[in-house]
Amino acid sequence: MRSNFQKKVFNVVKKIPEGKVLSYKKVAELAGLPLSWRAVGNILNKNEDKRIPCHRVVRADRKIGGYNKGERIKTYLLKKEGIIFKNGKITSRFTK
DNA sequence: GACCTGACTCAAC
DNA sequence: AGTTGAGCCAGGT
Repeated sequence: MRSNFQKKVFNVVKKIPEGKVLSYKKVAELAGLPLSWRAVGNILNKNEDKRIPCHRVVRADRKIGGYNKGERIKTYLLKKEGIIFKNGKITSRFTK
């Protein structure tokens, strides 16, 4: 279901540049619904959006979070973009 | 209404 | 000090 909320979230995530990583909460804020960050996790994790770098969205505590295709792929893609992972935790500058 | 996911807080090791 | 788990809350599908 493409709700207005999803549309906003997708739009924000699509704008995330390579090597940049945001938290689900931050995405919700940029989408204009700072209180709906929980929903952001649901949408990004369940929907496989090829054009949506949902792998660049991680948890605010710097952990991977979830991924439709697998957490391993998510970590791999992020590392390729310059994001360093340590024990499943991100060690890079990202807008919390 | 149920289930799922993430953020925040606190406690314990 | 750093890591981990559990519980609580909010919203969407």
